[in-house]
Amino acid sequence: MARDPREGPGVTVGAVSTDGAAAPAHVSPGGRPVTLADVARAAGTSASTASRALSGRGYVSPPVRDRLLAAAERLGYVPNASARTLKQRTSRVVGVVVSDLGNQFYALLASGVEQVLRGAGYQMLLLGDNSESAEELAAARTFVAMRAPGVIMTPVGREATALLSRQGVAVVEVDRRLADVPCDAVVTDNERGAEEATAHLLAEGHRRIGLLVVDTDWTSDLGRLQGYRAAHAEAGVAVDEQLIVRIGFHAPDAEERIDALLDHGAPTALFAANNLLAEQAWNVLRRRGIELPGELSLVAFDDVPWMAMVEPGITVVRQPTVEIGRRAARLLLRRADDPSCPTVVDCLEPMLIVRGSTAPPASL
Amino acid sequence: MARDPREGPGVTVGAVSTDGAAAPAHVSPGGRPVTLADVARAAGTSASTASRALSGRGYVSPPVRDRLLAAAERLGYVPNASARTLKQRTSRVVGVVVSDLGNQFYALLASGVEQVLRGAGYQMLLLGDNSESAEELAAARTFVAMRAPGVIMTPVGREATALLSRQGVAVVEVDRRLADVPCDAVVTDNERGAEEATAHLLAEGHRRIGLLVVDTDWTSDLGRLQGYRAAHAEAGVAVDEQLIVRIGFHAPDAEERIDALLDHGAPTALFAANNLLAEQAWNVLRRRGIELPGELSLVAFDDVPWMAMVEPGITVVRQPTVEIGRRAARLLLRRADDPSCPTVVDCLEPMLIVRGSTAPPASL
DNA sequence: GGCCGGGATGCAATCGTTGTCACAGAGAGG
DNA sequence: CCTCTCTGTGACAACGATTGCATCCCGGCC
Repeated sequence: MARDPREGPGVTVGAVSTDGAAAPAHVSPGGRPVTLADVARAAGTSASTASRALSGRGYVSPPVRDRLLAAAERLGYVPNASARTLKQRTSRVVGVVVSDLGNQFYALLASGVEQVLRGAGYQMLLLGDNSESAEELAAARTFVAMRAPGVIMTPVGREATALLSRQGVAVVEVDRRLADVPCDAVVTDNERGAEEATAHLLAEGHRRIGLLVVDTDWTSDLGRLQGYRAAHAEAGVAVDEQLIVRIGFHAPDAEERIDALLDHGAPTALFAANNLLAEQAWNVLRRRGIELPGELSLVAFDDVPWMAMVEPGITVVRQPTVEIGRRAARLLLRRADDPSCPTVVDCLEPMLIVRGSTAPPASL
Repeated sequence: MARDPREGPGVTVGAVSTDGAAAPAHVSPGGRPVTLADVARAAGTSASTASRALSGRGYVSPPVRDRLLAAAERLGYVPNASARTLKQRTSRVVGVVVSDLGNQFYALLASGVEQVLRGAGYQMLLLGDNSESAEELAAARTFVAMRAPGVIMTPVGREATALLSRQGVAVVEVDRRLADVPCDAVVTDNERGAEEATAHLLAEGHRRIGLLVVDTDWTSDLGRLQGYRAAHAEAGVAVDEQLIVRIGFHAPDAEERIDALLDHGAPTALFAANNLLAEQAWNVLRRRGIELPGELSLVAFDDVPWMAMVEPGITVVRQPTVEIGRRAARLLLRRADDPSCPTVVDCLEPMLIVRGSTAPPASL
């Protein structure tokens, strides 16, 4: 019934590609791409005039301009971006670095960025580091090499931002802040979101709330941890440090750690500080046959579609993910326009969405 | 309890960015980025020699090379990609165009592509069209402008591929084939996958299977439709054309159409031809309180995480999504290496994964 | 009629890197 | 001792678009 797709080499249909005899107009006779000079020649002008006509700056008389536009169209002229970037010393390609393309949070972030950039006539060059600062640094180097006007990133290490700033590339950090140098940022009010989520559980009567959080020095997770503590303090409940589980990125033992928490921590609720940890926690709970919310409550940070689809739905702190991306792009454009404008940290408010995964603890 | 994140303008923390007094070594005195000439000067050689030393081709004596490498390192030299691309007439940036970044299928595809490209020293420039051929065409133009060695795309229209081929940019189509011109492609065996899924339902005893499919001329959906028909033919079951629902991309009435099918088509099972349609179908079923698989069976094409998480899990035809991306990248690299190599269409086998959403029809 | 002003265009330099070519020196062989 | 190689290096010309500056032409005005 099921075949493993990795085994077969795939059916391969070979067919020799043939070069059509009819030479397309879009490549000059020699097979060389059409250049501005070709267009100028076709219209009987100089390259300078052609440049002015096509870029729209400087004087060109209407008849000549029309001739040039027509020629460009007819020849299928596409300006060489490298030549332009080289001359102008800056490109229209903004870099974006995210931790993991497969994670919907980052994908949505990127799509928000792209929306705004596209509208402003910029392109987005998207690179993924795997939460590895070496790869992040490589990405940064690429952007410097391309003379990107700016880079938007979910920072992993401090070096990349430092490198970019040194080279005069504007940086906007999103989701978390890490840079030593002053730089624009767009983040969620993590502390407040986590505080609300935790307060919600406390209000339900939970006193032993397990916290699953990423083991980093990122402001995102630190903020969520702080919110967790703040809510406890507010409610006058002491935090049992044993309930706080720090889990590395690609930690292969993530589920074991969660198991251990359930075995030895006696939590009546779990707060997963991001969508990945929530997924892992959810899997563990299902595997163990633990019923939500009867036996245990679960709250997550960062809403993704499956949380509303499973039964019961997962109570979650939603971030305005796409909007974060949009704002980051706007901030970047602003700085590209005026490099000396004041640094801005834009902090968006999250929203607690109560679904069915939370209820008073079973013991009550 | 819940605040709308769209309302608040966000907390804004202003701080004037200051230029540090200590000039970093990575920018030459004038604030200009470090060029090859700067490195050469620092090492007391000519630019040509510096180029040879850093790029590794051509004669350079070991001592001189070491001096140059050290100087480059010390100055924080980053080669100007535009200048290099201009001179070499080709870049190391491969274009990728997908329909929708927010759809995990495309995100995974992209991550597969990136894996391979990164390994080969290429970058990926990811652009999204919104299944709009105008945006796709704009993306293609961008890639031509950047002198990309190739482009990998999930095609929407025929013009983009045509433009790229004319301009001598290699194209690999993924997920579906559309081009008039010969071009490499990596696709799933849609017909076989759909046939298996449909056969599974028929074997369970279903005779009225609703098909939800995208309303396009894409080979992906046409293949799935064909597989659906083939399975029926094989089983000697006539297809009621009323059971086939063609739904446009961003069709706002998708759920209504599904409702209509349920109201008037009397299906005992549903086959959703992609993950998005599956999600919509699933939502409709939940809204109507229809129990899976008791009252109705559901099969999907293209496995995504939520399908394994909901209860019951969704029976699905899984595509090797990441592998499709990887192969597409390899095909592209192969062609970049040898533009005249034979055109290849790589067809990967999908895999039917039976979960709990399928059972014999209630009437049996 | 000569001069002036400004509209419209072309010339040439430039961006930073690569690669071709010529050339300088050193060692070897006649 | 003088060529003849061969190694290693530098000068220079591209790549294609942009842009400051010079130029040219025309009408109008004194």
